[in-house]
Amino acid sequence: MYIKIDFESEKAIYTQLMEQIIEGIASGQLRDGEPLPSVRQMAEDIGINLHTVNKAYNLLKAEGYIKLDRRKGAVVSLNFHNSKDQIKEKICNDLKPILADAYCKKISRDELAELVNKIYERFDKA
Amino acid sequence: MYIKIDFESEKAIYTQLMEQIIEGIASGQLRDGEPLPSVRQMAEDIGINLHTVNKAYNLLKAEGYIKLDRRKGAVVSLNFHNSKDQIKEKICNDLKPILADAYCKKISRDELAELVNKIYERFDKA
Amino acid sequence: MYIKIDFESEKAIYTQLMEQIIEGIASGQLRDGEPLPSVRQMAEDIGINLHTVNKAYNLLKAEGYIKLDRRKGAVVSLNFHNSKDQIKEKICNDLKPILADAYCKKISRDELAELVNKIYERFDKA
Amino acid sequence: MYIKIDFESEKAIYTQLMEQIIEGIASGQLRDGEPLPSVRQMAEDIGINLHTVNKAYNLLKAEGYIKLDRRKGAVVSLNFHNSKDQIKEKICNDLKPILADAYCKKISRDELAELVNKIYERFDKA
DNA sequence: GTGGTCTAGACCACA
DNA sequence: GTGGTCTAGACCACG
Repeated sequence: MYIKIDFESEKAIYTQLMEQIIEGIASGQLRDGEPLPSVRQMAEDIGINLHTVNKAYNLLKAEGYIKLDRRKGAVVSLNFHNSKDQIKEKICNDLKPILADAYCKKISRDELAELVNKIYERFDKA
Repeated sequence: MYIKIDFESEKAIYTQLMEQIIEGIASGQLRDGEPLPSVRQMAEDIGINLHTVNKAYNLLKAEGYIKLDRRKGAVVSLNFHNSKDQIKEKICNDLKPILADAYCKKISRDELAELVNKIYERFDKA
Repeated sequence: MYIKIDFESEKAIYTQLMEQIIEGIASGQLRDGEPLPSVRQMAEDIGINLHTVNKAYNLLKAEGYIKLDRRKGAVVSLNFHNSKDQIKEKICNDLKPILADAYCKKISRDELAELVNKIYERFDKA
Repeated sequence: MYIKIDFESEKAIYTQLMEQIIEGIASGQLRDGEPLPSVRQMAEDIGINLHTVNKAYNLLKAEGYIKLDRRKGAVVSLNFHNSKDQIKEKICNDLKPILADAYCKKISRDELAELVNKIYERFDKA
């Protein structure tokens, strides 16, 4: 899968990397059990520092997205620790500021639902 | 309106402040034309430095949420600069990583819609 | 002549007032020898503080635009102190940052000349 | 490129810094893609506080003159957000008070055009 | 009183 | 090393 880092973004590179891997999983480009490039390989591919890739991988592991194996490297392995309610609460908190912004800018509930659906569809198709 | 800063949060204080003011506007607690506390007052109220409040206010101004009147200090004043399409695109980008995360964690489209609606309802009520 | 203050402007109110009076003179709405409203009257008319009008009038006097007379109040009275070269140098310095900005933003020399002429025409007509 | 701050000037230091960087770009001393000194370096070079440099850099970024690359620091990168008409309108507004002043001081249209051309020529040569 | 500017020094996240 | 954040305290311009 292609990773594309925006070096001018406000977002930290390791965050961008994490998000793109998660999106890769959501969209079916990366499947459970599938190996990720080694830290070294990934760093070289996208032209960033080893440490940065390492940090992203470790955080993904902590969140339950991947396993890190000394021999096999990083492997997608979905294994989340939290209850559905905890997950929902986190999502709610993440969503709130974005929706407040959208609401102030007169994005209607329907327009928003459309945006959400558009994104979700891309994931579902896979 | 009450502002509550979480000093343990990852989020920068000025970001939390901005988000809460935006949520205050969305939820109708702050109305267009209503004055905000002065930077000094707000800083004292929530126990942070006035420069931090200043940064939040200036960013809110740049985004079109408030204006800084020479005589009256900060006043809520909604005046956004971007087209609806630009706004939607930004929201989409903000939403994507959160939805990807939700999708991986098996939050169904309906569950998500419910969360979104719950948040929007709180705004609409006001 | 009408004075219109923008209270949200970056520019200080007294500066706006000065500039509009100067523009009024340039455009012929205010002629040499013509009286200006009293400090009190002007302040009331445009809804600002006495001190602010006072500051503008005093600066206009210092620059040679008006005379202040205890009995007759403020009167337009053009009487500049500097040599043409000094004046030109000042204009040059004021112009430089604006033109640098324009140049970077790909405003051609012709486009710029057009803007300058458009402004000057309004003055000349009077 | 050399930066020269006038500590006696009315103009804020960060404004002077911004203007000189913009003039540097206009005059070809700074080219698109070229790196700027780090905030600390620049601050040290010109003997001011790094926060002041920071403010200038952030404003330049907001105006589309530079970008702040996570890896390389500040880099000249011209990318303006406004339409040509918006740009022209802003220039017009900036120009108006200066031209009014010039007109009152009997600077003819030709003399003014000469001044403008002199400045523009310096940019064009580069 | 207000916000704006500048300085100083500290700590952190990132790469 | 970089920029980002936060705090602190000072002074100024404005109204």
